[in-house]
Amino acid sequence: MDNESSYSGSALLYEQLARIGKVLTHAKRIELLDLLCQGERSVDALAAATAMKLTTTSAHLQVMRAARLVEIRREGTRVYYRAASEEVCGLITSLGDVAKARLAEVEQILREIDSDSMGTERITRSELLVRVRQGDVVVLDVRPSTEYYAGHIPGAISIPLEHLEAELLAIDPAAEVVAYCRGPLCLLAPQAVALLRERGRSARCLEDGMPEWRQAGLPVSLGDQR
Amino acid sequence: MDNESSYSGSALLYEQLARIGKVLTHAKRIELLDLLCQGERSVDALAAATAMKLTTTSAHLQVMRAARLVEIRREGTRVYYRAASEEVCGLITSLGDVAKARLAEVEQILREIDSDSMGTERITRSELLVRVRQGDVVVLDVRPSTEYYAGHIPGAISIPLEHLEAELLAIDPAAEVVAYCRGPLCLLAPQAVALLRERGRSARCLEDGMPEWRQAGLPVSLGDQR
DNA sequence: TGTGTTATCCATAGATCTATGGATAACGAA
DNA sequence: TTCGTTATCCATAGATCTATGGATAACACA
Repeated sequence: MDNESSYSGSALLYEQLARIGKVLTHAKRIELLDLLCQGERSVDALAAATAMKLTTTSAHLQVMRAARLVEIRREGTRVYYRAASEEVCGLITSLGDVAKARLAEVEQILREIDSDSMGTERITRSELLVRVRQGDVVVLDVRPSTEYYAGHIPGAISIPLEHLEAELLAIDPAAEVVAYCRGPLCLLAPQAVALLRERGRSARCLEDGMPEWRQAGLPVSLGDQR
Repeated sequence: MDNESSYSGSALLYEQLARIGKVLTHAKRIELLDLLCQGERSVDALAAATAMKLTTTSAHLQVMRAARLVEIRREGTRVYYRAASEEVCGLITSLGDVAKARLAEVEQILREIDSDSMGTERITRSELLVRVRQGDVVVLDVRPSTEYYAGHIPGAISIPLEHLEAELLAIDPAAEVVAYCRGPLCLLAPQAVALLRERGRSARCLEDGMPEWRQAGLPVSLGDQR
């Protein structure tokens, strides 16, 4: 059949791709990567965040490191892991895209929890930029504050979802709120929007989340500077 | 540690993503997917192209179908497989991007075979569009002809790499040749360019290949129509 | 109703992962 | 030096994949 053989040397190439694919075999590893796309974390913190034993977490991280998907930084007795590149986060995004397009179950799962914030479109990144310039929106980062510090949308305020109810008064009741979180598979922002609407606020989710914002080449603020 | 628990329901989500990841565990499966992103093929043809036994190939295809990454079309006693969506091809592309960014070995492998066509940048898709309008380039599809029929760049001529030497005279010696193939990991176009240059022709590769062209939303011609 | 094609189904030996407890290593602080 | 901390290393039982031969199913065509 035509020429397939001259494609030969590529067996090696596909082998390399598979090496990366093997990392994505395991739900917890994907979760770790997703988390690491939000900023660096210690092994300890990752274990807590994913509800795994320390040794197991460490083992998974070793695998990811061997495949060069993550890198580390040592600080005293601590080791901080981070995603090795933008492309890695892009890969997770792609994976999510396929899942959303192909697995009815995903749609289903997302819809179930997302139902309260449904009925309104998410706001696009470019529209948000315009609205921010006009100054008539409050941009709300509802991720854990460590993730906010590791990088957030310029001008956004940080109120982790769990504190949102208590700090509701800090948000101008007249302004529309645009909430964002980790990405299209993360439910923090939709939950925040649901809560806000219950309290009579006008609120919407941003399309996608922080990694996608970064990948779009838009500006990112660090630390507690707005 | 801050709020991680409210992220709960997502365990299910990551499970779904992992389901897709499991397909990418195996070099041959990635090769199959890559092939299917060029157009549909029968089990038989896929087995031949990837040098696997029919039963093994079929088994792999079942796995990919279960994960909804590929779909089938029956025709008599034949079954034709195809990629289930654009996103699937995008996922393979992402995987390649990560590999290129992170695995030195990949760079190495690519460089080894690519060396002859190095030293010249690849031409971008937008530049090619301009040049085609000007009419001073020959666009050359060097993939197997079945893949050309399944979709090619408008105006491109089809000369599978293996026939290139014999049909060299069919190409205007005055024009610059832009060759393309399956994508950045495919070596057909670089090899074609190397051959052309050896014969004193002016030739370059297109950036990426057919799937990326399609993903960029550019027009695609079918069958033998130019 | 036979026969040849093209695929899938099935069972299974072998090869590969995964989670985990316990030991070890590298530090920082007393 | 001696403890706590934070991680990695190691060995291993259990759980999961993978490749393949042989049987079976669905068709096309005499």
